[in-house]
Amino acid sequence: MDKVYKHQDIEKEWYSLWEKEGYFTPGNDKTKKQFSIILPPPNANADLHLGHAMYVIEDIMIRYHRMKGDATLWLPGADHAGFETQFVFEKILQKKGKSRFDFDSETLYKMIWDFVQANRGNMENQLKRLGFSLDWTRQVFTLDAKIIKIVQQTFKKLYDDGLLYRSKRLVNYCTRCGTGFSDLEVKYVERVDPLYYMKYGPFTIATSRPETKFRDTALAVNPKDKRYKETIGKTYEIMGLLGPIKMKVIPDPLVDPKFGTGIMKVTPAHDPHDFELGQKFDLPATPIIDFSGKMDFSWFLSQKNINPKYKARAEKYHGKKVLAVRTMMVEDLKEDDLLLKTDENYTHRIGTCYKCGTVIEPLPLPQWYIKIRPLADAAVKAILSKKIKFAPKKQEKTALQWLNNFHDWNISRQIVWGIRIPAWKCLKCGSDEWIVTSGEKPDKCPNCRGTDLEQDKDTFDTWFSSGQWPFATLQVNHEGDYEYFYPTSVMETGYDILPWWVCRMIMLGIYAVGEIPFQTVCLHGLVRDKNGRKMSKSKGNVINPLVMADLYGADALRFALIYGTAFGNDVPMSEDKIRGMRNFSNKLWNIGRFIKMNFESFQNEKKSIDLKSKIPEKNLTDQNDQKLLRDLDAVIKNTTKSIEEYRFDKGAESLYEFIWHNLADKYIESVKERLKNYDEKALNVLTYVFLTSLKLLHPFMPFITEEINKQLSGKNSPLIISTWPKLL
RNA sequence: GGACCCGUAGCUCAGGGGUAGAGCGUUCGGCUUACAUCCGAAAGGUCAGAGGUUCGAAACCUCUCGGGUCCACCA
Repeated sequence: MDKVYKHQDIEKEWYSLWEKEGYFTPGNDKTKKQFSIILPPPNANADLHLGHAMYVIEDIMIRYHRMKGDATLWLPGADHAGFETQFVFEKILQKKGKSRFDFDSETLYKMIWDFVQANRGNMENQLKRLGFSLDWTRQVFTLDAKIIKIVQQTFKKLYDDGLLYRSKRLVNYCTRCGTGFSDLEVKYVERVDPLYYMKYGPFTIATSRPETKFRDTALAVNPKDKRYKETIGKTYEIMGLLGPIKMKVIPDPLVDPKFGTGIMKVTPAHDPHDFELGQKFDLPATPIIDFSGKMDFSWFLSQKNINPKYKARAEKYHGKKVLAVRTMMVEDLKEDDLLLKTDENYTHRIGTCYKCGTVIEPLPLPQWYIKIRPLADAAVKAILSKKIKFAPKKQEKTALQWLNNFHDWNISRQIVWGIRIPAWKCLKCGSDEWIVTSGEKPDKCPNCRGTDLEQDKDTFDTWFSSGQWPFATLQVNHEGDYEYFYPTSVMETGYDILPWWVCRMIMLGIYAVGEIPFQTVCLHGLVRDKNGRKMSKSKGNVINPLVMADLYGADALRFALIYGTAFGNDVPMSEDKIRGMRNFSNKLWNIGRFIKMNFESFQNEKKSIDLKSKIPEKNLTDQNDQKLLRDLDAVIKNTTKSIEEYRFDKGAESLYEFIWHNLADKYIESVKERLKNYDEKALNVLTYVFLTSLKLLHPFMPFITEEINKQLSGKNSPLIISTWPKLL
């Protein structure tokens, strides 16, 4: 054996061998117990980051079950990551001085497709570099034709079942990104903004958004508020910046009498709560802000005989951005003596685009919504009945909290990079009816038989398609995969995408195929820097997993991610820690060298010794031998239990402690004299215990364990297909 | 306004009713032919605070303080 373990070459060689021999592909023996995990698909076009390296948890489970003899499948995939990828691509366009508006949607789609294809393969090679034993013969892409078909079929099923509706409700709209979002994509941030107290006819109202007042349609008060009791139902004339308007006072129990003056202006087109009030009281929801975030006063300016003062104002405001108009308005309010006071320190939470930070404008736009309650309720039932379990247990509560609070899900996105929504409208008869199919273009309009049909321009929310990933990936794969491997055994991912992805998979899995997608949800913590801060380029604290794998070995990186943090908690990571685990690799290597050295010296003395993992005799007399074997049993038990109970950190610690401090520091030191005297029993025990430890360690550190095992036991078959150790 | 998590050695974290643990760091001593990517030894903690349950609490319960995360239609 070389004096130094050369991880770079050895790791690559072993991966090729495993893959070439087909060890990642489960056999056809349907009598075996199945164990399956669908890999959370990384972005097809992006490099892996340290968070992806947490897939090591899945690899541990997969390798363990494979060694236990189960039919084990770990299915890889790549995600087109709709909005994320389009966002990245737009930045590239921006650098070239272009924007998405310079291209029609088909051209843009094609350009992004080419961009993604050009970057395909990086992510796959990186997953291989880290040793993940994925079955590459089954790899799937979220934009594969067969996947698209399944996603569209689910859409049709929802439509046919009456669980889908198109509604011109207020959508969370980012005027910079040019698309609507679901509630989850809105990031609320705390901000200090001025709260303006305005004279409003006989009342005073408080608002942080004076610019929407031009589309106020009513005033609302709490019906229990004695101050305003008499006003309910009455109409008042209110002097505004563009002249007088008439407004009715309506009751609304949600108005907080303690906020501001206890009276609220109602703007259905720009506030979700006001929108609902508008529905209830039949108020018009006409926007004054357009989809580019600019103020639109054309409705006012198109009137005849406008007072010149108001006309000048409207012209000044028209076409300007919201914030600019707000500033102008404040001045004009002062001029008209309508601004009573301003609270400059008003703290509130405001919705922003999670991607670009632009303030989200609630705007009326027709979108497809899923009636979520029936789906969510079924998911809740599956969890409460323990058909789906959670590790760590505490995440179950979080999942239930989410599922119980989900509102209807907007799945329309105004972006091109995604699966087109299979819904058409007839241009001939102009019917409001949508023609929904499972993908194919309809021949003609069922009403007028017209053939001039136009497809909805929107695409699906990425999470709508990835929410169907577990059954979709199996249905489009090898014959019989779905029947055999669905429901999958475990879904393992970061807890941060529990609501976005895991909950959606549960809902859509149960809905679309009538069966839960996985039996256990296993959620790991987020990888952070050594001070517990999030890793980000701007903070300069990013650790690149591939660089670490090259420097210290993929095994060291893998072990560092598992060791020392209770599973499910955030994982603080530092190069020091990875280096420490590289030292453990080195320790393993040297134990191997020590055994091999002794083996050779035994041979030189013509002592017969079977180096292979011969089980030591039962009646050992040496106390050190006895103790070591007892300890080994405990480690077998601990490691097995830790994997079964999703406490991988405990298994890692118990192996580390045993191999380094019991086997190497104590046992080897104590046995050196005996080995010098060619004590075969001693070498036998040492070898047996070490080789067994390597098997236990193999799921955690697959490369080095394979290499040492090969060096010590000659032509023995690889550890990846060896049998998981049992108690003596 | 709710919900959850965390506060244990200088740092990062395990532990979890019965003489306080690991990794890294620090100090001292060792190149003992497997390993200096190492070995041996040591220093270092009234386990955030208060009260309660108990023969016994760092652990269980309650509250307080401090830190973090998530949810909610506060205009």
